[in-house]
Amino acid sequence: MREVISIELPEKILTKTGIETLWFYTILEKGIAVKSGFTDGCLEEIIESEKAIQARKILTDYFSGKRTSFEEIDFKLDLSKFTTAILIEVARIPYGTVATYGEIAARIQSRAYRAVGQALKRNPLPVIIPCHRVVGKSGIGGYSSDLRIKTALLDLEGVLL
DNA sequence: TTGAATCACATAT
DNA sequence: ATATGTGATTCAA
Repeated sequence: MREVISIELPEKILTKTGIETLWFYTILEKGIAVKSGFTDGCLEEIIESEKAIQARKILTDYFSGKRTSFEEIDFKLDLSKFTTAILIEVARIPYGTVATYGEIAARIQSRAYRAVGQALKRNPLPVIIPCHRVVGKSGIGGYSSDLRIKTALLDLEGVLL
């Protein structure tokens, strides 16, 4: 069963982004998150399982600053070994903290810091896998959705660069 | 600031 | 199958 969750971001975050309306969506298959992202319009929702209802609450709470972890949301990755390893590592970065591209590479015993950025670009689960917590050694780095969103998420988590 | 290093991937041949 | 180009980088002149 495929379910779709769609959440309109609260005013608080939108103000920081300067974007007028922004929705975050997540797609679950059998209660497991397989895809997420941002859109400028609401997606038609299909929510039936307990897991999806729970995920919806967790994400809504996160965006309003009431929740700091996504432990309960299971996810599945279907990517290369390297990319998967990087994303798993990124999923471990605690709320409100950041790591650099170089540090993430090192945690995988690799020096492919530039390839880390490539792996993050392929992240199918933004927010749930918090690639916004990976920044450059000097400077914020990039964000494939929209850099303003990365800034807003870090701001929400109270991170100062 | 510039240039070299570094490596997974996508794309082209 | 092999070659080339491209980064959401980093470090040292």
